Amino acid sequence: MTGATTPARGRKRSEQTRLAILTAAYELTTEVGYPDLTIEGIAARAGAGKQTVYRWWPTKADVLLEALALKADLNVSTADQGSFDAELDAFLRDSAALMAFPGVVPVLRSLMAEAQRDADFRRRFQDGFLIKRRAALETIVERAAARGDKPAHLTAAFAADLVFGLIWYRVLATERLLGQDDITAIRRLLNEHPGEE
Amino acid sequence: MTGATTPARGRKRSEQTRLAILTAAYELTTEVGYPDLTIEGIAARAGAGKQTVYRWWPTKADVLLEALALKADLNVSTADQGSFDAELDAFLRDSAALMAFPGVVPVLRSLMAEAQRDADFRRRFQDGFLIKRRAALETIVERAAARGDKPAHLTAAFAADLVFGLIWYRVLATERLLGQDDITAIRRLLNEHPGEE
DNA sequence: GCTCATTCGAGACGTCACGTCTCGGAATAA
DNA sequence: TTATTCCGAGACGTGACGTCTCGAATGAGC
Repeated sequence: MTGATTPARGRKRSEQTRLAILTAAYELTTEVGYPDLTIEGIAARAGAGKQTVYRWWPTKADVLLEALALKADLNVSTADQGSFDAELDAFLRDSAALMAFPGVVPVLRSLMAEAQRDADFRRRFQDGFLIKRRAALETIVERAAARGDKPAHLTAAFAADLVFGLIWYRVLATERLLGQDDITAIRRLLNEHPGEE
Repeated sequence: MTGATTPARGRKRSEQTRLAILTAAYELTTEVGYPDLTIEGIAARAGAGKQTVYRWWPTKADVLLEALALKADLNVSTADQGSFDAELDAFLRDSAALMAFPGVVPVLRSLMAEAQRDADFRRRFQDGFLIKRRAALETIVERAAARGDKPAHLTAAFAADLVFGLIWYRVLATERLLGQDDITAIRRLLNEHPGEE
């Protein structure tokens, strides 16, 4: 229950090697694709030993999950902007911007795919990525509810399922990414009867 | 360009073996999980040779895709029921019923995961499954549009993205499947301002 | 400065499924 | 009958897996 579990003896973990491994994994994924990404390949490219990778990450997907946080800006805007619509718009723009980062879409696809195969990684992916994004959007919806600025019958959980569902379905099952017209359509749908234009 | 490409000589393909392979693949997936599903294992369980499997299916995912069509009812209702809401309701109920088939959810997850890793299979999965479901829902929306029974600004493509996005996101990223309350919420959202109750 | 725990790069090791290939036999149309 | 195709069975080389071992480097406690 104490914060300091280990007195910390011996040689310390090399931050330089850690970054080299994460960078190697991210770059290799874009070059050869996730299926041909191997722990051995990551270690070789990073100039590290296999055991060094296995010591800190259980699977190649975990390496990539951490690399994603390093290579792309995962922050999402949740600042109070006065209206539900404005905050929703900012959230959707942030999400679209994330997808525009080079290499992010293939990595996200690979991580979601791996989460279907490995139940343990699934939980880590949930905790380390999915629920953080969900929390941001749910914050926005709940603030709108407190403000009286939200459609009736729209729960935060359902709104999150809808928005993330659309984003992920586009990534996983189509070639079309989130565009300005999609953002417009979502805002129109989720706001109380928009009254046309 | 002709329909009959081959004069058909020699021994004919064994339908019995085909069914044994599909059944073995489906059952093995529920027993050991997709990652531990192997072509060798499928052939062994089916009492077939490896080459027999490789001759007819390029990957284990293709075997499973065909097995799904054999083991579950993939039909969706698109019959004209007079109103958009009634047809949407029927569609959603059919979709929920499909997920309730034993073993279907794990198989769907595996297929979508494989589609992220293998671009060729991705296309076959699109053509053999995804676009058929999309077409059914788009038919419903377009009929509603012709009927004047559809919310303005709601295109068939966007409606399909929303509905399938929700369904797939639930399957892939959460543990919650589509329930009656979800069906109600979608109907309320997609119909022209429901006017509360 | 000495000790000892820990991480480091490097690579050997047995295991397992991959996808290809070969074999002899069975089925079927010409 | 003959040519062709599919069948079950399994051998084969390949490559990544995850574990293990090694000697060197590092760094905190004494």
